[in-house]
Amino acid sequence: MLTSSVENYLKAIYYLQHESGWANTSAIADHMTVANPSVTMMLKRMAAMQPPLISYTPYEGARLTPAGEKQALEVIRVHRLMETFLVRVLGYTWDEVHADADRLEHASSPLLIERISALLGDPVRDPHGEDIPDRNGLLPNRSELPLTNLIAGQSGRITRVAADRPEILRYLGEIGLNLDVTVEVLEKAPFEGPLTVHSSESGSDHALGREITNRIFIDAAH
Amino acid sequence: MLTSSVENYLKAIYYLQHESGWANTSAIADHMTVANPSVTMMLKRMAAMQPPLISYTPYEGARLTPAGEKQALEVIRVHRLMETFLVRVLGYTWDEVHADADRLEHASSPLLIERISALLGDPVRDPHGEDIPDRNGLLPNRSELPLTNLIAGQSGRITRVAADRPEILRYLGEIGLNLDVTVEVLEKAPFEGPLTVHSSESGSDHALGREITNRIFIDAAH
DNA sequence: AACCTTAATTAGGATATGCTAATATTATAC
DNA sequence: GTATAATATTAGCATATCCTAATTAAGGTT
Ligand SMILES: [Mn+2]
Ligand SMILES: [Mn+2]
Ligand SMILES: [Mn+2]
Ligand SMILES: [Mn+2]
Repeated sequence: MLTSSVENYLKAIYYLQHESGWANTSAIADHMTVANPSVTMMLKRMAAMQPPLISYTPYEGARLTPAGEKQALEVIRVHRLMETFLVRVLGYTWDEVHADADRLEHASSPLLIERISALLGDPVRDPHGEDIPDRNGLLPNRSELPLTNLIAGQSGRITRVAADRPEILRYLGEIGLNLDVTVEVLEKAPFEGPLTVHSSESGSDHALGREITNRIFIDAAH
Repeated sequence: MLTSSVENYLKAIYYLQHESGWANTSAIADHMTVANPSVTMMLKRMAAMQPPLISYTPYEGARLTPAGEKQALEVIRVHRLMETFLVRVLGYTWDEVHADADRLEHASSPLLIERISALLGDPVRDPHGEDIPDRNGLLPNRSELPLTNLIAGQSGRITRVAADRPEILRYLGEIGLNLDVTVEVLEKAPFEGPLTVHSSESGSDHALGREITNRIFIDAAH
């Protein structure tokens, strides 16, 4: 069985790889709040495991092997199931779930995972709209685009919020930008300026910087 | 925060201390399936912590300090809440809960604990009839006696089953010896022989060795 | 009192994971 | 194309936890 630490590295590498195709040392170190040499060491170990979880090229970075990707998706599945459980069964808000899910994801047996999934009706999205890999690690394809890409006058349904900082999630919730809410872009300031959006849920308008609108995703099937 | 390992030692020491007043090195080693020198090392560390979790006398053993007992009761509280959750919410049987609870007990935040407890209605007993310490680590007093102590003709309600091996729990469940079931002692063989008992639940009779009847507890308020 | 048995500790190592400081490599900038 | 900045690796160390083998202490026996 993999240690918690290895599982956390797998997740970090998975995310980085899906952003930019590669996971380099400093990006992993950043993501995990760990020093660079710790990452180098761990990458070597993970590449030396039987079977290897990553392929590692010094000075370039790491990529998941099929075995590594399978394990990563399993951890991500458990993480997202746990988040969903915490919100739906224990009444957490979407900004409260991350730290607890990050520990629970390493403490689950196959039985626990199955039972949690069944209890929730085999959910396909977590509280942030992230896809939950199925038992076999499969993810659905979906079409969405960042809120930033809408032009003034366009509207759409929020399908996912990729903001990692809890404060941002709490703020968005407070102003009525939750999953499945329809938003309309009223104004889009030039020079990478803020977007003014209207929430159908709260009925109020808010100006949001692109740091945030880049992380709010809208159903592309307009 | 304490490591999982330290939390497991705390539990082991708590149980041994409540059986015999002391927790000596080999007993702890046995209980934890760990070698003796590992225990000696850990006891030294736990006694050196700030505040100390145990008092440790070389060649004699360990005892929990008040701080250590508080922490131990907290871990036990979480363990038993998790067991209760696994049975009541996820449909585990009482013989399936232990290993999972043993991992989950180390992965819980104060919020998680409160929410789980609230979801279950602040339960006071776990699926084996063990008392769940309350938020402040307080345990109720209760009066019970081992099934072994009943004489032929006497009957009583099962309040607790302290069998640790899952196979025993599964067996007892199968023959209808569950919590709150009323049992009658039909026969008690001499020379530490078996007890023949009748279960009101299954309506059937069974001969049980004293290894087992010593671990089944009966409400003493006959 | 010397002896033996059992239990516990000490010695010496191993593994997993992290850190800082020093060094090497790669990429960028003139 | 060399100098510089940025990244990454190596070296050297630390902590937590476990192990086996060797030694020591405690307690009971003759
Ligand atoms: Mn994690
Ligand atoms: Mn999520
Ligand atoms: Mn445990
Ligand atoms: Mn129990």
